[in-house]
Amino acid sequence: MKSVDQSNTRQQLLEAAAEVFAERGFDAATVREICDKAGTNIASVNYHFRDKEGLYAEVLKYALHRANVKYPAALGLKPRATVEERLRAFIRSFLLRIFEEGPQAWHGKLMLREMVKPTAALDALVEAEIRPMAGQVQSIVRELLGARATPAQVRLSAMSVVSQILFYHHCRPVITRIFPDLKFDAREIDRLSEHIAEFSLAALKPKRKG
Amino acid sequence: MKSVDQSNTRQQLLEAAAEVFAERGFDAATVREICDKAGTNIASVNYHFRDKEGLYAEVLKYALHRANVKYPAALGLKPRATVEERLRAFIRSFLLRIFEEGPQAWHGKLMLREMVKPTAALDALVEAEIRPMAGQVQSIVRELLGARATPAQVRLSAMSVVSQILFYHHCRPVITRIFPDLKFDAREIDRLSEHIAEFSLAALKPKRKG
Amino acid sequence: MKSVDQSNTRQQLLEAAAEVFAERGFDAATVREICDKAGTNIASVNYHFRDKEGLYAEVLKYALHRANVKYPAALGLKPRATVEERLRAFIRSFLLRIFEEGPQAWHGKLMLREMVKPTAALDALVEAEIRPMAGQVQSIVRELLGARATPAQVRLSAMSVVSQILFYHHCRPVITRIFPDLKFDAREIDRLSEHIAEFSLAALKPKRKG
Amino acid sequence: MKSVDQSNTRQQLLEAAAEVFAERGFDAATVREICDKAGTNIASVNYHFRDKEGLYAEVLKYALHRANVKYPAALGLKPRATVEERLRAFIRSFLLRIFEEGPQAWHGKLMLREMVKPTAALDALVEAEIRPMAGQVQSIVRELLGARATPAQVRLSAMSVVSQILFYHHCRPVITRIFPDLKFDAREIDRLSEHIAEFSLAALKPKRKG
DNA sequence: TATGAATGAGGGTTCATTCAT
DNA sequence: CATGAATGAACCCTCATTCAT
Repeated sequence: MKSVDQSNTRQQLLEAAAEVFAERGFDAATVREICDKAGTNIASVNYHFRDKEGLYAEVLKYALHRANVKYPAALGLKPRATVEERLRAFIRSFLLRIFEEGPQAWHGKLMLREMVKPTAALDALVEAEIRPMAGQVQSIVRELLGARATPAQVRLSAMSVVSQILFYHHCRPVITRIFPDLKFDAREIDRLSEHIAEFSLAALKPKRKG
Repeated sequence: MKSVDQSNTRQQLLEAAAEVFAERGFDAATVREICDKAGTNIASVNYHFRDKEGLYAEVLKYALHRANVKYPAALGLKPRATVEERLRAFIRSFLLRIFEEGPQAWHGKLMLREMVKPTAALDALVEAEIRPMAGQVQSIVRELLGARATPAQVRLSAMSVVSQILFYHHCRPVITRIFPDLKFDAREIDRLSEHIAEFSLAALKPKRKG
Repeated sequence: MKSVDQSNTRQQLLEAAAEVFAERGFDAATVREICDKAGTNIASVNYHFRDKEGLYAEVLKYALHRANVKYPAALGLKPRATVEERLRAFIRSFLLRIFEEGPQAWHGKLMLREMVKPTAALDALVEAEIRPMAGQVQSIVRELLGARATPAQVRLSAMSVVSQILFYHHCRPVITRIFPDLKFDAREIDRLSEHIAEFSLAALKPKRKG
Repeated sequence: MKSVDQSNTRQQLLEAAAEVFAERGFDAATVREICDKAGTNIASVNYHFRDKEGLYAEVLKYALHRANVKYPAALGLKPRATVEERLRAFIRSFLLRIFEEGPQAWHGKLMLREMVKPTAALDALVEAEIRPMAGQVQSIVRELLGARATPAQVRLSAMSVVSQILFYHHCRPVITRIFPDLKFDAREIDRLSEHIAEFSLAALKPKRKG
């Protein structure tokens, strides 16, 4: 009985901590709130994760795991998709991920906080998650730019594409203040996705010689 | 003597607080550290700014003021600059602002923290700083897109431009991990500026009819 | 000009302090609130009265002075009043004093606080105000009890009379909770006065010999 | 060991707090002094009683409990006691309670402070303690006054009785100053009790018709 | 294994008072 | 004479962590 509860305790702490850390950040989050939400003892964090920091590190891994389960490398594309289709799919998928709410949004919020104050856990996250994604975008961009594009051009252009997506994640508080009427519902996300794709495709069109 | 110290106390508190808030964020920053750094009494914050929050609000205004003094509305452009020149100047100026270090960087760091956890002070900042800047970019973009562009197109495209700049601010920790060799010196910033301008100009080229 | 303001400053501090001390008590009262209410500088208390305690002592004297001006020794009785009339007048006058509101009530509230935590100022107050009043009541009671009453009987009976009046001052919070409908308006005070007089007169009736 | 200390900590806090609150009042009392006196950590108050106010509320209940244990409803009267005996017993018992010293006196001091500055805790105390006692006195008085007494007469007369007792509690600082020779030892309390009973019985004697 | 009472450092804030002006 | 900025002690409270059970 106890041994079952035990793994449950750990799991519930992770779930609760992910939510609280995402909502409040590392410093503002309190062990008490996490334990209350998890239904565990106030000392359980120290018992299972050594200390608050140890819990946070595990939460980041856990959130990444969840996100990867939901968004596997394959984006649901046909095997023979054109490069333009792949770009559109990437943009749309990434946008959907960004505008998700509930437990799925924890990962994004935690990542955002890592941008402000990186912790030791960021390195692992970059290798496991972001570098693969970067490679993916660069390969798409390289194909679009054509053979004459230099690696630096590819890199810069890939960031130009990604930046347009992440912008809505990083600047949400400002965007909602500048355009109070904007609601990011499914239709709006479609429009957004369409715009970013068009904007990027136009920019990435290989330049004519001469 | 006192009258000099008097205004100095307030000023030193602002300087010290800007640095500490930028470095640690509002919650993690302690009044004690700020006062130590400012060389003032522990109660001086409450005397001059009512409470920690009042100090923070003033710091935001103060950091904005400093940034605006250094980067005035006029970007050093010729009066008769073309729209393309204006776009390039905007991008370059904004990038320089973002990559600055030392006291000038406080404002950026504070803004970034506001993105993660907006405070009551953000609303005022948006009105005073960001909305005007948004108007500026939109007017440039509108001119580039041509008369047939809809307001929505203008808005989305303006965000596409700005996002490419801010990306280097919001994602710096990730970028430096993915591309460890990248140093954002003056030359690199020039290259970046050039890329964003080219990418955007290509994307903003008015579509031919038909 | 200044010299006029000066005496005004002192006076206004006294007025303001009397109100604040009466309302909040010595500890809870803040020099800042007193000075704000008086329209004076925050340092004026220390300047005019040495410190908060010095101000408090002066306030007690001042409140006593005000009360004595309003309630002189003579209670507005005819010179040839009977002892019973004098008792009724005393009771009624004391009750009115107790149920007064506004500035006139400060003195009573301050006295009540002195009962809980006597200060050095109480001794003077007792001599100046309470002992004379005690003598007055005892002389009435002695006359009512008759020649055969011992000094101890007189003293005890005088206290029995006074206690019935003060009760409504000392126990007001409880009385209003036990009898929420009771409003101490003029009519009720009359009734109260009548009762205490009747109760006391009946008790003070000299016992028949044998 | 711990389990003993555990319940001891709470209990010691209550004891210490009762003494300190009685001596200094709620505001002037400091959590530090209470914890020092209780031999506990400075944070124990917050752990066991949420905050200083929570501790105060518990202290009031605790002091009431102590007082009620020592002075149960039955005052040591014979079952068939006459109404006059019951009045004498009530007066004597109440007086003893008032003149007690040491831990037993805390309750009285706390109640006195509640008269000066009622807190939220007073309402509960009135219902639990004072209203029953008021009913007790009124029933005695009603019996003494006879069937023709109106409820208002009963109420007023009951207060006249109680007031004579409480007077020695509320006005002690003044009494000791006016009559410095008066020592409230057992004999004096007997004399006092005798006087109040006689005074009240004489006043409460039902009036002859006509 | 898991608990929860207890800890002590440190948080922001309020206060009466002082002192150079 | 009067000011008000500056002081530092003391306030209550919250926190992550520990340890005996």
